[in-house]
Amino acid sequence: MTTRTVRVRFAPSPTGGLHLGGVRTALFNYLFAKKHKGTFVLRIEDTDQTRFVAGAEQYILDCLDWCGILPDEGPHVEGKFSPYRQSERKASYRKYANQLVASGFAYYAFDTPEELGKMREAFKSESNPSPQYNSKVRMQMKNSLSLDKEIVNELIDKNTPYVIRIKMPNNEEVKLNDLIRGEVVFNTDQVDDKVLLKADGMPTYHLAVVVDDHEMEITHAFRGEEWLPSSPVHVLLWDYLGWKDSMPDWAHLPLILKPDGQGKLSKRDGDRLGFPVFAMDWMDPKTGELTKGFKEMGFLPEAFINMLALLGWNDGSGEEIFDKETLAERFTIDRIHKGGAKFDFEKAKWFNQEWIKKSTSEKLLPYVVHQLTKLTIELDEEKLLPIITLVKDRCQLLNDFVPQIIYFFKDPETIDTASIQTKWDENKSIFFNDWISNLEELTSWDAMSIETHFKEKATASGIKTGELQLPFRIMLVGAKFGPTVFEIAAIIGKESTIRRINHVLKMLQQ
RNA sequence: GGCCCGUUGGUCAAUCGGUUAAGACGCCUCCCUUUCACGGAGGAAUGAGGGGUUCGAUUCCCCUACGGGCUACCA
Repeated sequence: MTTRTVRVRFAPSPTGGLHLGGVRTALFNYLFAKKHKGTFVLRIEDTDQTRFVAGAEQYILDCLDWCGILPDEGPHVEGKFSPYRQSERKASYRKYANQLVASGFAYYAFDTPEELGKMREAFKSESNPSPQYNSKVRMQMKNSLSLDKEIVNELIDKNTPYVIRIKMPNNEEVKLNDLIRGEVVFNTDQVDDKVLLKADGMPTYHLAVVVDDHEMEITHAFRGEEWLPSSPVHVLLWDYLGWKDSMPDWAHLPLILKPDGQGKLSKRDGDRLGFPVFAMDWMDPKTGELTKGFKEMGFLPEAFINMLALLGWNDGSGEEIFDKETLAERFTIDRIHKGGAKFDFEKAKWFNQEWIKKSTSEKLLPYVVHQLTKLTIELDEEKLLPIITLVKDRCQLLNDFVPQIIYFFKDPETIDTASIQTKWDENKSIFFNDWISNLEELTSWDAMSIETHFKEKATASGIKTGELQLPFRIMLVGAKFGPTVFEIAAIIGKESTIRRINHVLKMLQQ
């Protein structure tokens, strides 16, 4: 089985924003495929017509594209295994569902939702709060196992809605060799007769995942741990359909948990704690509600996938900053954790900061320009490159570039005079007035010359240069942050420097 | 309730029977810098509990506790 060419799939449901856990699943698929020179497939699991959301499929593609992990096959690249949307593969599922009925592994069930509800009510007890449709009750329900053949035929002839359910065997052990967890054993009595084909003719996940993984020749199936309890159904189906020998190896990924409390991370947690959960901004077409994404929050895609890869996996080296290629080289399933990991937004930001520091200013330029275009300022892109070099160590998110850069192009709007006022005196006022009126002495306007000149004058005036640098910074930047003042002065130019000094000098006189 | 999975500092985590139990994030102290960062040097902080197995258990087994997942004609 493992000698087959690796084919993996990411199979999201197009129902809304792409959750970080989904991206991680996609990423692990991608890395595994790259490592083994295999194929990464995107399959759209849109079998629930009631949950269809317009634009969600394109959005998923956009997210994967942004992350740089676009699949080799999928609805965006038609190929040998087209179509890749389950809604377009309907015929196939019905065929296999019928085959299962014919071979006695599945049956028709005519119970209405109301009847199902009644059954659950009737069998509900303290010791069994959620009764299942299983071997214990199925003979009391309306299905092709409990009903006479003629009645079944009659019901079908009269177009009575029905579903097809798998007939779970009695008291059998189903073993699954999970690549992450090892052997997991289930007793078939514990799992119910899952619906395989719904009344609307669409398959449920259980049937679709098996049929498609088979037809698309998937060799390794990654999915979240929440699927583990239903995996015996899938294993049985692979067997019943006669495909047992080509069943993919399963790998159930640990969940990504809330930072506080417990449970898996949800969109609500992000809203509540102020961080994104989706890869990119998601606008719900029905409600118009916008949910923030990592991209728009100022993350570099490299940092985002780097962070995700290290959530539940590590290569044991202690290194943490990896590019996509290195990740693909080092990725192995046996180093994926079993336990869930709580998401830590602080650490996520740290990854982004590392990637910003690591990136060249040229690479950062388009991102920064994008941030800056949100502002209405005159941009001189030529000037931008050296500025980025100067400030990038101070940015954790791409959005941080805005406050770090804006004062290079625009006089500060607010001046933090409070932090210099207490130590301000007439001598300092005189110094700055003298200094700006003597600036023509400066033949070249560069950081070094400005600094030298500034310090000479300071020494001459008898004031420690250190005591003058903070006021100078406040004058140019408006607050206590940013690179060396002299670099700032050099870039904004002599005129702006003088104008900003005069402006603050006036404020201080009042 | 039942079934399944899991459990090393606040968080991510290394260790694959013998270590002073790595490293990272965050936090704290100091240095650099009279800004903010970056960088550097330190610090506090961890094996859920109980039984075994073993000369020796964080590591292997069992029980308990705790956490999570599933228990839909949703995925």
